[in-house]
Amino acid sequence: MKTCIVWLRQDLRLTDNPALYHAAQQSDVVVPVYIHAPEELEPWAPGAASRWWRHHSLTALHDALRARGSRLVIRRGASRESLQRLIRETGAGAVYWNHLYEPQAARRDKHIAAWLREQGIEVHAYHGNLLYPPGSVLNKEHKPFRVFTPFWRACRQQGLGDPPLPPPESLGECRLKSETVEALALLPKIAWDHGLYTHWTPGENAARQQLQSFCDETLQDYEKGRDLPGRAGTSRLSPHLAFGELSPRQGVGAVLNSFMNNATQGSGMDTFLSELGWREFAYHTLHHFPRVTDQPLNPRYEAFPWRNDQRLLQAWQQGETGFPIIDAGMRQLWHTGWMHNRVRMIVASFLTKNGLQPWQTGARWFWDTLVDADLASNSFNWQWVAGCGLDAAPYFRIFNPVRQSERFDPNGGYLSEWLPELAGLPLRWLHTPWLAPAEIQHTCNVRIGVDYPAPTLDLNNSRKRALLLFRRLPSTARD
DNA sequence: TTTTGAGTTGTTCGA
DNA sequence: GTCGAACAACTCAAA
Repeated sequence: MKTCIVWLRQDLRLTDNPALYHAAQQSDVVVPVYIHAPEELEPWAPGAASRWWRHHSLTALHDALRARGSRLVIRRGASRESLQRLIRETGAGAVYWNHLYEPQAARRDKHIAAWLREQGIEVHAYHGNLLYPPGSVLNKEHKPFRVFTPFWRACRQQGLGDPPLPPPESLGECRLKSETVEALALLPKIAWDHGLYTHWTPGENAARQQLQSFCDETLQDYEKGRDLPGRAGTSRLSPHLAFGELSPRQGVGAVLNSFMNNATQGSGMDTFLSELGWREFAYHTLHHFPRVTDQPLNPRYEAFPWRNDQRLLQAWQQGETGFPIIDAGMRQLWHTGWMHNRVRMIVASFLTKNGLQPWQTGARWFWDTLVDADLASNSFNWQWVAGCGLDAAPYFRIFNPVRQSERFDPNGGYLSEWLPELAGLPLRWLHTPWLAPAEIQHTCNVRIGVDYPAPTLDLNNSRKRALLLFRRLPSTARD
């Protein structure tokens, strides 16, 4: 009897899971293991919203394994020692996993792999969570791409890869001792998670259903629809991808299918594929430049005079800035653990450019509050907005929250949904309530400074201030 | 080899 | 009302 261990981490799925698939092919008994050791990931241990998701995703995975006569073995404590104990208990001769790319996890895995091999244990690692292995897409100088379009072109030239793998056929029986998911204490102690339950269903089955309904209903108009926060025009797949309940290959497979069946135009498909491309670009960047999580990639920005304004930061976090589109987004985030992509750009531009707060502060808040918190994408995108990242927004690109609100939420549906206190205000004043005349404020019961906060800063002045400071950045020799 | 042009997501100002 | 220019500096590939 050949026994092996599959160490599951950010790949909480049975379908298209190369580690699980190959383990099952090559062994009689597969022991699926989840080891809880968040301290090994510091300073980027998972935040509160993603702990909530993980609790439910682990539960779903456990149920799915039970249905196949197996189970998920959950352990707590240092990964290496836990694996050592499991190997002793099972007599396993091999450990399988899918690669992680976060610097702390990657370093840990490398040590553990070396240590296991020293013990005579086989190690098999796969790139199951990406379309292209980091390091495999380089420019002609054999350096990482710094611009998205040539990066993605180079990826597409390699093709879209193999179709997804089926779930494993047989895993064998597993009777090992296991902790319960509850024992990991991932759920919040204060019940703030009501909105998460009403907006999300974690787990592989829900992920696959979401992918299907996205292809059937949303993909057709994705190119335009994804920009309107008041409409369900995005895929809403991000948390499923972040936890590996779904692989990017499954995403590719599904949209290609939809296209082949003439249910979708090429533009919707290409737009979605390039969104997956940005995800790849972020992971490749994290692999090549692990400092992206904390340090600006453009060294000029090391000297930038960010401010530290606790009052502004708190107003931003709580959705009390006085700018409806910002406040709607920040409350959507707090309430549901997710924010529409366009609104993420608007609130990030507001914090870093109008507010001059360091992008790391915003990234940290997102890390704690997003159910789709993903270190590669989060770090990459915050740097992109702040202007210090790869292929970044130029310093003069400062989103005007009022213009954006008028353009992308013209009927105010998104604002009304998240800002009930503005419900009585006519559409004319909804994007700029502070400009409403006193008598309108009075009759509509939207008194600025009483029912809804006054603007926390002056858009025009703060924009000019930012332009001045960013333009003045000293140029330094390139690294 | 050198040059040229394009490059996710914007705003404002003046003609 | 619409339109183009200005707001930098750099990366990468094609000509």
